[in-house]
Amino acid sequence: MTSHRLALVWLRRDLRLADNPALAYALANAGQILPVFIHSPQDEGTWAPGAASNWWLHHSLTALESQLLDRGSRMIVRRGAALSVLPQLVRESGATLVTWNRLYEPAIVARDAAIKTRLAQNDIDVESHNAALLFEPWTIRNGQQLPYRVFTPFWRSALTQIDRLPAPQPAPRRLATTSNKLDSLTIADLALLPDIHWDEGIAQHWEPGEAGAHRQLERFAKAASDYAHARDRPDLTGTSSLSPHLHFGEIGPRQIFARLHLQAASSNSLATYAKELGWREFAHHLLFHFPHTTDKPLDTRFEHWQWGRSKSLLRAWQRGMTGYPLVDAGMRELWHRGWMHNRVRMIAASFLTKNLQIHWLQGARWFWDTLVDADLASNTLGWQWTAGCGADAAPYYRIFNPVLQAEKFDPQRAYIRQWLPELATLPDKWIHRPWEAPDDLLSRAGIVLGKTYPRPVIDLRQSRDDALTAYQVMKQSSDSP
DNA sequence: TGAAATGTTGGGGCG
DNA sequence: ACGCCCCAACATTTC
Repeated sequence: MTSHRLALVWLRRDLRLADNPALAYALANAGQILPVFIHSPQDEGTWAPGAASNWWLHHSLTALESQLLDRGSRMIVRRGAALSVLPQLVRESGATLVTWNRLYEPAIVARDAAIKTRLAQNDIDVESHNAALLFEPWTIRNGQQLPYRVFTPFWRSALTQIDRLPAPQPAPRRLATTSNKLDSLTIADLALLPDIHWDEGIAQHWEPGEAGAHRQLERFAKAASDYAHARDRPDLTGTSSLSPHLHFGEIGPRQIFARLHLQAASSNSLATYAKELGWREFAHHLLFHFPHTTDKPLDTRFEHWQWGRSKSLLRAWQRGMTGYPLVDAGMRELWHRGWMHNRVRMIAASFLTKNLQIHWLQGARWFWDTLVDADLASNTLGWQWTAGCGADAAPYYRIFNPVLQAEKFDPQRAYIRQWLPELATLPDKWIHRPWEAPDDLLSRAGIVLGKTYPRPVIDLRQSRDDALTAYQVMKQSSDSP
C-alpha cells in the first residue's frame, strides 16, 4: 500500500461522508485530503442535468460543504471539462493520489476512462470505487455470461450475492486537508439556481443533503411495513421518497439495506421495497450494457415507429391540461414538487406514449428537466418500459385507463383535489371524469369545461383502439420476414 | 406494475 | 317443485 502526502477526492454524485469508499480510501492512504467538485455538465452531452436537478445539486453541495468544514476540510469548486480541470488541479495541489466513486452513464464512463489514462501517464495513482450500487453492472451475468434483459431472473441472481455486500462505513470524524492556497469558486458561482422563482414548491418538500437523506430514511422506516399497499396510493405518503437522495449519492443502497434489514426481508412490504431498489440496479445494469438506449429503443422493431408530432398535445400533457384529471394532477405535482408519485408516472407516461402516441423521448426529456430525482438509468428504463420498446417492457397492449386507475388508486379523490383545485367541489362520482358530469353539477361546482378545466384532448377508447391496431401491424410485419 | 370482451356460475324472481 | 330467465359476480381470454 502506497502512502501519499495528499489525495484528491473527486466528488461527483456521492455527496456524503458516510459509506463513501473513495473518501475512506483517500483517508487511509494519504496524510491529507482535498475534496473537489467540478461542475462539468458539458461532459454529459445531450443529457446534461436539467433545471430541477441543478436546484437539488446546489443545495446538496451547500450541505456537503458545511459538513466538510465542520470536520476541518474545505471543498474546492471548479467548473469546466473534467478532462482538463482535474489534471490541472492535480498539478496545482501536488496530489499524487486521486480517488472517486464510479458512475455508469455512457458519456461519463468514457470520460472517466480518458481521465484515468491521462492521470496514469503522469504517474498519478487513481483508485475508483463503488458507492452507488449494490451490484455493479458487470458483476451480474446470466448462464451464458450475457447481461440480463428481464428483471425477475436478474434480481433472483443478484439476491444470491446479497450476503456478500460490504457493511456501510461510518462517516470519518476529522478530515485533514491541505493548507495549499488553491483557487475555488463558490457554489453560488455555478449559477445552479433558477433566475425566476419557480422553486418554492420544491424547497417546501425536500431537504437535500446527507442529513436530509437520513431523516427521510427514518421517516420511511416507520411506515415501511405498509409499503406493499400504500406505495400504490398517490394520495398517501407510502413511497420512500429517497430517489433524489439516492441519485446524488447522499445515501447509498447499502445503507438503506442495512438500516431496514432488507437482506432478511421476510415481510411482504420490505421484500417489495427491496425489489424497487432492485429495479434501480437493473436500470444501471441495462444502461451500462446497452448504452445506446438513452436515445434509441432497445427493441429494434420500434426504430421506425411513426410517433405523432402534435406540439399542442405535448404541451397539454406537459402543463397538466389534458382533461384527464389523474394525468393532469400528476403533471402538476411534477411541476410543483419536482417529483411525481411512481404509479402516476406510469399512468402519465402510458397516456403520452400510447394514447397521444407521442415519442417516449419527448416524455423522457420533460421528466429529465423537471424531476429532482432525474436519473439517466431509471428514466431510460422507465420510459422504454412504458412505451413497450425496452427490456422486460410492458406489453404493447398494456394501456392504462386514467379514469379506472384514478378510481382504484385515489379512492378518496384526495390526490385529485390536492392538485386540481378547480375541480375540488365536484362530487366524488364525477371528479375523475368531469366531461360526463351533469351540467347542473358542473355549474354548481363553478366548472366551465373548455374554460376553467379542459375537455379531454383525445378520446380514450378511440386512441386505445388506434394504438392497438398500430401495434398489431408492427407485430405482423416483424413476424413475417 | 391493464383493460375490455367473453365465458361461467349461481341465486332469486317468476310462471 | 321445477325450469327458465335475468343478471351480478367472478373467471378466463384476448388485445
